[in-house]
Amino acid sequence: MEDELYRPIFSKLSRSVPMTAEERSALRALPIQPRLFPRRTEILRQGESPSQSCVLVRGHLCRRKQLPNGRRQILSFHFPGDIPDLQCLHLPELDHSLHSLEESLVGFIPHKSILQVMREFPRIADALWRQMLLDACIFREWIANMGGRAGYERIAHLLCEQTIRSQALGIDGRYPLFFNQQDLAEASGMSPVQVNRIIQSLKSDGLFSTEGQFYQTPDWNGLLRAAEFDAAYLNLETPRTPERNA
Amino acid sequence: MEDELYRPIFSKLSRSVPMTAEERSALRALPIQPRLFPRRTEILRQGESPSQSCVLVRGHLCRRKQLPNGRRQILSFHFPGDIPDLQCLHLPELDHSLHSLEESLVGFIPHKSILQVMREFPRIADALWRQMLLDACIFREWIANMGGRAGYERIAHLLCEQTIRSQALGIDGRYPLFFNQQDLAEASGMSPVQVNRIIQSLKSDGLFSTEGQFYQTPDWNGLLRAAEFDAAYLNLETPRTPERNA
DNA sequence: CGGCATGTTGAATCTAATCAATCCACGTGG
DNA sequence: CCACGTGGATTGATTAGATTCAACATGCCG
Repeated sequence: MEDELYRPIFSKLSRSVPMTAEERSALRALPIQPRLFPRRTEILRQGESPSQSCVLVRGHLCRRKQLPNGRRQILSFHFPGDIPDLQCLHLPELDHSLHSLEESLVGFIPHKSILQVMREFPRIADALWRQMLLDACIFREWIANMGGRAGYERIAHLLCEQTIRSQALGIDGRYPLFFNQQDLAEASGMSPVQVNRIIQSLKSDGLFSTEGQFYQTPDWNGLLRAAEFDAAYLNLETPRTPERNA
Repeated sequence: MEDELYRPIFSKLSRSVPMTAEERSALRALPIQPRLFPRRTEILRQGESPSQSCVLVRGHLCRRKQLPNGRRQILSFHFPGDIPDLQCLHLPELDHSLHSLEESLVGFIPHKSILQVMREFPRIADALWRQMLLDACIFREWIANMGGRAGYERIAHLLCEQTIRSQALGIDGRYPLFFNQQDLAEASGMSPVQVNRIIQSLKSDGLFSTEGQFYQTPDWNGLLRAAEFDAAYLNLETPRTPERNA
């Protein structure tokens, strides 16, 4: 129903700034045009100048950059409630593309409507600003991850991040395996072969396991330790209860 | 004199959004407290929660992250007019530190004043928002650079970026060598030894040369080619077009 | 059943990290 | 004026980690 369209963005925004009834209804008045994308589909193309922003309702997306040398780099993964292209609200053209990783439901909102709501409700503007900052925090952490950690730790770190972000959505124990090893390779800047070997080590070290379209973290604290993971950069004030565990 | 304090930020902001006289005087009314830092000094510490933002007036800065494994990662370089910690305006604590690379003059502005001006002058808010987005563009390009390019190209790319940003300030021909090889290593995620060898190759390939505290690019197009550099992500020349009225 | 996407493996190769010296330019103080 | 200290750049030798290529396995789905 229509509720499904607004719930993810509501809960994401109000996680950073509690909202009044008035603000909620202003958000709900935003015209959102839903569109369903099959898995592994291009949603926005590098170089485009969209006049709408989009919010992810269901599924998982990634942002990706195409390099002239033929390599592709994944810049971020996205979960329901994310607004991946707040990034281009004031920029002339998109410096990256947006793809679905699974079948995903995406809602489009005209820039004009967003700007209008921001003008009228400064707290909503603040909340959106804050979302952008959180995005940038993750970018910075990725830079540090790629520049400062060796393969094993780097992959572990990626897995920690995705796991925590799933947890923030209330998922626990079994997490959706929305990425494959090729994706991890493109996200970490390593070859698929190397990623495969690292994943195997992680599994045999008891830090990671898969089962169908889900993965688990049999030793969550061990994984955190291996990754040197400090969740502070995600700024999720919903601090996770550390051990759901088996 | 006071002019020096405001000129860099003026010219930076008005490069993205032309300003009315009223907006200019609103900016000039911002209380800026100047402070001079010697070279290689910590300006903001990772974990702090400053209540002021700062604008770089003269010199060069870098943002840096300290990893638990002891390595340090440089996240960005900064030029006069930059506002490095717009990033933390709405965030509880700083995820990185800020350092001077040379002797630098930095102006501090209370968050409160900035927020107030933004509320009162939406176009200034837009201009600041846009600065943040540009920052994020550079982060993304760095991720792609580190993940998708080998050493030689990666260093060439870093050099291209810094050169273009110097050019945007009107410098031409001889550029300030505000970074050393250790800095390039920390920025590129490589060892100082490797950076040294790459710099030597670049020099012997006629793409880069140094002379005292300056460097030159004897074959600028060659350097661009070696780096696969596409300046689009810096969004320098393109003024804004889109629909920002309502 | 066949086709396709994904994951797995081995071997050869190469890039970059590491360690440990050394060198050089420059500024300082005796 | 020279000795010295320092920060930065340079070098060679060795090793670890990652890439590449090519092949093969597996599971899913029409």
